[in-house]
Order: sequence, then structure tokens, then C-alpha cells
Amino acid sequence: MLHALSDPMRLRIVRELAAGSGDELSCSHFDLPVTKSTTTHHFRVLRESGVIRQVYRGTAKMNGLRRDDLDALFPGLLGALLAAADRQSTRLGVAGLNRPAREGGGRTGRVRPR
Amino acid sequence: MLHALSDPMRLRIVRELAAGSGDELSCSHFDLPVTKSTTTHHFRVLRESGVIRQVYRGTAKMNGLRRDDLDALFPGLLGALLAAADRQSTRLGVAGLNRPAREGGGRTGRVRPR
DNA sequence: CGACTCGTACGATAGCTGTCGTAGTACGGT
DNA sequence: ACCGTACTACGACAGCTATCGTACGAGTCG
Repeated sequence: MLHALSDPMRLRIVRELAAGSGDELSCSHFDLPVTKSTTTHHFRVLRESGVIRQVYRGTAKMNGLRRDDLDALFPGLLGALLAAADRQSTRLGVAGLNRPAREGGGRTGRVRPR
Repeated sequence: MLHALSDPMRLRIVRELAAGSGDELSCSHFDLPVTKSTTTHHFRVLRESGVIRQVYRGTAKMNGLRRDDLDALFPGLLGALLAAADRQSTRLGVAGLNRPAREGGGRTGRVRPR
């Protein structure tokens, strides 16, 4: 789980999910600066690490944060983590949630161009 | 920081540091199932991610958990994390802290043999 | 039906990283 | 002086993984 959450892109997804008042968002709701393939990859990692739940709801695939399960396993962890991410976000970037997440000096692969 | 803590070996180090009533332990106090080179590597990652503090105390190098700094930056995170690790530890392995950490099916490199 | 959108699967690629071994430095004991 | 301990630096290697592109199936709309 720590590994899953230690990627900026995935942490961003989780934060958006947690911020969403409703609890389920479609994959395409997220406007991530990566291709669809990569998005699928990240959602899979999150699902396989038990952080989110994915269900087909008619035509779209809804993603839900498994908050209760996580809280049962690791009480307080998710909350503290989200709070920490929020604090760091507001400390570094101005825009709250819209942090670039690995702007420029990414550590791996290309990000978008080509 | 999440990345630093998402490695079993490093989490183990941090847990031992946190468990130590005194706050500073020498590198060699830890009996990790890896070579000294790898140990140095992990300590460096922990130091560079700001989780621990290293000071030369005479001949030995003492490692201290930067608990207060971390708590200031991410209130409650470290506590929740350690608690979660403890719970998971007692759930999976019997021996509390002495979990093998990547026994057998490690994902990378060889572990010891050769 | 055809076109479009959403999401997946597969293969490729580059970079990170955990691990090791060997060699080196600093320091204290014999 | 010599050796042992503690730790680091550097190089090598294998595996993971974040990313991309392309191709594909499912479903919706004109």
C-alpha cells in the first residue's frame, strides 16, 4: 500500500477520490497528464494494492476509495496521509489539488511528448 | 518520504528506531539480512528523504529518527504508519518485529547467496 | 451501420533501485 | 607497526516500473 501511494500520480488519484464528496468517480473524470494506458496501469496498481474498488456501473467504470477497509486495517493512516499530502500541497504549490506532480524532472520515461 | 518507507528493509529500520526507547542507534546495531553496502544504501535513502538523522558520535555513526520534524510536517502520519506496521506485523508474522521481510520471493537481485 | 468514446491488453523503452562485491578511509586495540 | 571494526564509495547486475504507442472490444449516438 505504501508503495502504491508513493507514486505522485497515484497519490493524486487517491486525493481526488478522497476529495470527491460522492464516493465514486469514473476513470475518465481524472485529467491526468499521462496517456490512457498509463492511467489504466495506475488504476490497476491501486486496485491490486487494495486502495480502491472498481465496479462496472453500466457503461462506465466507477472507482471508489476503500476508505472503510483501509481504516479497519490501518486506523488513521489514510487520514493522516491525506492530511499530510494536503499540507504539503498547499506548502509547495499554490493550487491546492492541481499540483503538477513530477513537472519536468520526472524520473522515468517521457511524459507526454513524442 | 512514502517512497523511502515503502521498502520493507527501510520500514524495518524505522520501526526498530522508533521502538528503541533511547533515540539513537548505531548502524551496526541492526542485524539486517543484507550486506553492509546495502545497509549503507538504505540509510542513505532514509537520510536523504529526511526520515532519519545521522551523526558521527566518536567512532560510530548514530542514527536518530527525526520524529519531531516529521510530526511537524505530517502530523500523525508517522504514528499511524508505525501503528499500521505493527498491526500488520503481528497479523502476518508471529515474531512481532522479527519479520523476514521479503523472504524467498524477493523482487530484486539476490539476497545474500553467492 | 459508422463513428466516437472509454477502457484494456500487449509490447517496447528508459530509468530507477535493491542487491552484491571489492576496495578504500578512519579509528582504536594489540 | 599491524590488524580488526565501522562505514563509505564505486561499479555491476537483474528486476521492477512508469511511460508510451498501437490495436482491440464494449457501448453510445447520429
